[in-house]
Amino acid sequence: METKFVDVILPLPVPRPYTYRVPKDWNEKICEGARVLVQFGKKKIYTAIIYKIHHTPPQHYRAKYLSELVDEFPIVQPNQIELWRWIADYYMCSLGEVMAAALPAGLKVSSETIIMLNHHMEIDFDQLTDREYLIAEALESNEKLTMQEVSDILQLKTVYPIVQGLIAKQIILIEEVVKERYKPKMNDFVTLSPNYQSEEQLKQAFDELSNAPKQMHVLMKLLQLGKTPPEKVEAVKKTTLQKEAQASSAQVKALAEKGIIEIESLEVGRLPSYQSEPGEKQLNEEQQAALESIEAQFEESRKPVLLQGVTGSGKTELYIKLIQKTLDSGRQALYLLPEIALTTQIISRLEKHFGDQILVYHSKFNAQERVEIWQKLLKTEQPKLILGARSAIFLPMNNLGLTIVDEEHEQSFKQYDPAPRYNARDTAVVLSAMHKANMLLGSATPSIESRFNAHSGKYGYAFMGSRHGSAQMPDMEVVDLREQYRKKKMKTHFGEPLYEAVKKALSNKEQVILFQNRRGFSPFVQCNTCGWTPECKNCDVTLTYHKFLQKLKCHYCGYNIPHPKTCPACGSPEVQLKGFGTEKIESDIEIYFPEARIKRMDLDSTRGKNAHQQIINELETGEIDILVGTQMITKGLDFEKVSVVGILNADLMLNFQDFRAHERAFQLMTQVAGRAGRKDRRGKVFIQTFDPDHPVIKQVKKHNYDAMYNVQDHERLNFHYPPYYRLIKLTVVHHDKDLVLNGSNELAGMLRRILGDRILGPEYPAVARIKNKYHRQILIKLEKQLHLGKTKEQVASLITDFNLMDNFKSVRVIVDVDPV
DNA sequence: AGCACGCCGACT
DNA sequence: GTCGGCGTGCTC
Repeated sequence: METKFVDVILPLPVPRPYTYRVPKDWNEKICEGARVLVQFGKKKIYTAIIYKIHHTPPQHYRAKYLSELVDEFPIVQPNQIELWRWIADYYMCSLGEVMAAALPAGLKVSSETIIMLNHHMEIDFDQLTDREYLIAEALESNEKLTMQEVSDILQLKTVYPIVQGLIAKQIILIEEVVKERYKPKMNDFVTLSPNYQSEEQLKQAFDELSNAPKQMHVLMKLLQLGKTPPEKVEAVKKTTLQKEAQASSAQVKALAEKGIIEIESLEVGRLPSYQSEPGEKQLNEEQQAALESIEAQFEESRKPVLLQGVTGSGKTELYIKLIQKTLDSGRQALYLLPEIALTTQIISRLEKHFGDQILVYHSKFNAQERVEIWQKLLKTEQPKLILGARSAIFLPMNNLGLTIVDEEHEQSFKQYDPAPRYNARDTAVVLSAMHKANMLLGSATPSIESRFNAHSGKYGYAFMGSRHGSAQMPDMEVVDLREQYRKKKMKTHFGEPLYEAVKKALSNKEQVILFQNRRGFSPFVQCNTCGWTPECKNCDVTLTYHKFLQKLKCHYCGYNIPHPKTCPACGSPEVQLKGFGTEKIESDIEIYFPEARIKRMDLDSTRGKNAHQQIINELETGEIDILVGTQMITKGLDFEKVSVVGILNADLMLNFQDFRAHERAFQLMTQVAGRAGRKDRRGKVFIQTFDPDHPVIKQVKKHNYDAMYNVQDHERLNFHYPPYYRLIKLTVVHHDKDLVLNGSNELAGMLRRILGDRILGPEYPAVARIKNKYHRQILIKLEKQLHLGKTKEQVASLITDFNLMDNFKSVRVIVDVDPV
């Protein structure tokens, strides 16, 4: 029999698959897409995916043998590998990086080096050096230590020589252990033993138990809980039985020893189950028309369709109809949302319709739960609705019939760090095409790119312009902050109109949402005498003040110092808090509205597992009067009682030096405004700005998306930006400033030689130093007609050449295709 | 990514 | 002088 070889994908940033030799015994069992364990390097063991099986022995080296077969069937399907391949090519990264992102952690175990005491040796502590002694001592109390722990104990980076010394002295043993793999969750279940199934036998059992009333009670509970006695009693969870019968484990065990019942350990799922509540919602005329139009467009071509529906127009109900039809036709549906929009509000709405057909997948699930979702999808033929964030595109799908990307304009569909720097929305378009599935993109404020695609005919299009029921679009009022300041009407962050409206809303027992874009306006500290401001020692940013921690902290690296009492530069005691973030606003509001119950929603206040959800619940049940938040509040929140929304400072969003700044500002403000008012009550939105004549402010005020789009469309065309041009952003990174400067200049020069004035920069980004590493960016603008694949190959080989140059070997170049 | 090899500065 | 830091190359 011919020897088999396999090319495997390793979950590492290595450029290509590696070849291993298949032990003969496994020739029949091996299959593409299955996991294997392989030794890679001197000792490390990794989970790899079999990419190709072949018979070609490598020419220049001896292939290692595979170490272990993990699966005998593909755990990654051919269609998934095909998608991985596309992502690697398009986003210019390796298959290994895609694998690392795609597979849940529980499916890709790797080994770890641990050391332990050699118990066959008496330790002669006198023989040991200080460091060796420290390790030996640590091993007396801990059975095992990882290399990282050894490094921590010794406060030393290079620990390997010391460990080697201890091995030589035969004091310790070293072992490479594979970290624990996914374990199914097991529960004990109780059933009636086969010998006691008939009525007669049961009667006998009860007789036997006449002296053991508690056990008899347990048996009766079992029959009762197991529903259909005596012919067939279903298994009952042991802990449930004990609780119901108020019995101890020993009493149940006694019954088992008598042979009346049997206890067995069964695998149970960790995934939550969902209950459906049947009931059809009738679509209104506009929704019905949009639905029919979308379906007709699906029918006609395989093009993705963009659904633009204003906030409150009822996109979700339309999605539900489409999903239902997909499931009815026996196919799966994938519903992608930004992470923060995946609240129970949306989940429970879908749950009502689809019950346990839903599978939810997002970052709050732990490794074990994610493995279960993956495996469930691998096994199941049943139609399913998969609801998830960005990474749900990687789940195994057999029979995808419909993909919905909701809030398609959200930037968070793009992953920036680490690679693969993929956009889940765009990848979903490709995924759907591979599956010949229908594709719907939904948003109240579509991205310029998607709206452009709809205009140009690449995408289909449907529109819903009115809010649900009798609800009206919110009433928008622009508050001129210049005037408010001039007339001395400002109450910290509130101009008079907003202040009065909040007061009125509170007296009417209505809720208020206040929006403050944190970026660029976080609280910081400044000396009133000399102007000194504390900066991060690792990054080029000022430190921001955290009231809760009473500290100044860096948002990039976490570096923090206590709040200085005096200025270290001039000694002045007048070190003051400047600017305001959501935290500061929250405490300021308390002064004006002492009665109001105020909550804050931002990255800091939602760190815990359920913190975000809890705030939403409190808002829902009316336990919060005023919610202050960052962009987070724009998503997944629909509340009846919110009557006033305040955008505290709109200018912050408009002043970014980014070609998308105006698009984003429009989207953000429109989305926040959409939180105001529902049903019969018209909401009121206040936009506070120093620049009330700004075109974007006017567009938001008039709910005029088209005006915004037309202006942007012109600008993008004139200044060579997407959707007319494609962008690739290169970031040159190194801790030596000069090397970054010279390297980026050199690289830009090399690129110019082949791409001419399509190259922009290099330039320092807004934050030029992060974690002590300097950054410089080069932007490549490619016209649509240019062959993208070829150009990317050219760019990639140029970067390879660049990294081969003696000066620039250690300079890292990050490639970001379609940056956002 | 993780690890080994090898060069070079700051300590015994 | 050596120890330990860190840059560099390689892993089938």
